[in-house]
Amino acid sequence: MLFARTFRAMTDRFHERLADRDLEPLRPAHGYVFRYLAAQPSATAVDLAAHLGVSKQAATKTVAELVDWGYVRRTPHPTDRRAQALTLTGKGQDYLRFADALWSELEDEFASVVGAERLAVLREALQTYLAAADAEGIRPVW
Amino acid sequence: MLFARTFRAMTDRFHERLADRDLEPLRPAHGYVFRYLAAQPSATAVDLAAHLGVSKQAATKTVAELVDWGYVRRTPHPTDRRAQALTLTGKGQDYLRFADALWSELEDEFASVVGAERLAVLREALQTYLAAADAEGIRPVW
DNA sequence: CAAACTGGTCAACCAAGTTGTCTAGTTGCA
DNA sequence: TGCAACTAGACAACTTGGTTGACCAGTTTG
Repeated sequence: MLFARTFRAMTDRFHERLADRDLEPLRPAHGYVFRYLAAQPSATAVDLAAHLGVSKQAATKTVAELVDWGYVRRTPHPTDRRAQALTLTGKGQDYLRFADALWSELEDEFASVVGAERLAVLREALQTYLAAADAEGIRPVW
Repeated sequence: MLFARTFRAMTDRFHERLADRDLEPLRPAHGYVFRYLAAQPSATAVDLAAHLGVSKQAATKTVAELVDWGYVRRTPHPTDRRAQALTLTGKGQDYLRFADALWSELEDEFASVVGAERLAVLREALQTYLAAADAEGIRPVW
């Protein structure tokens, strides 16, 4: 399985470099949380759970961790007094920017090994496949 | 992350189709066990653990499951009386053949969506990248 | 305005891994 | 050749990242 090995090789490198620079033990799954919270203002723990495809309890646990580490802040929800709106702190936003930079670094390295044209073909092929797969009603990823 | 999503989409489909036909709850990790045992006659649990990159206890546990389900057989090791040689039963071999057929089915579908030429380029690009990554001493996958 | 529903928390549990300890068999070397 | 060091595998206790179930307080709806 070439995809598996490539994916694995890239994420391994990503976390390797992350570990060089970073402090808290951020795990792969956290990336999706960050991205979601950045995109969805005043998201709740339940929203996040639905997005990640896990139980609300699991999502809450992850959020608690990120709050402890200072990446996420809980604020009163604007319209629902039961709920808490989750937002990234400055530290959280910094991390996200850093992660994005790291990914594009890895992508550049990929391009320099296989060539920019091949990368373009590859990107297009994967997008085509995913579009087709989604259209067939295969469940979405994350 | 296109790789991640593609990888996920394909393995999801794989296990979906597997579930249609299959009986025991074979999980993704089991595939690697089967392939290794088929390739390495009289492998031991410790060998398997090293191959998978997990502790020997974890490997032993997985093997016990596969033995219970009738995919793997434990026989006395030819040269070491402490050890047990692990081999696939007929059922195990059947499963491996079936899984291979399923993968090439998925690959054919991939090719029919993105085109055979693009698939060829893609395959080559990934292999190039992985070769480069390995050469740099990044740890091997599984 | 009461019934049904929903966000969040607490608690018990589970699956898949970990480390540590032990026994029995194997190997290397003085 | 015999003993010390090593190793395959079993057993047990623990960790991690998830699960389901019960519950309370606040929200929505007929």
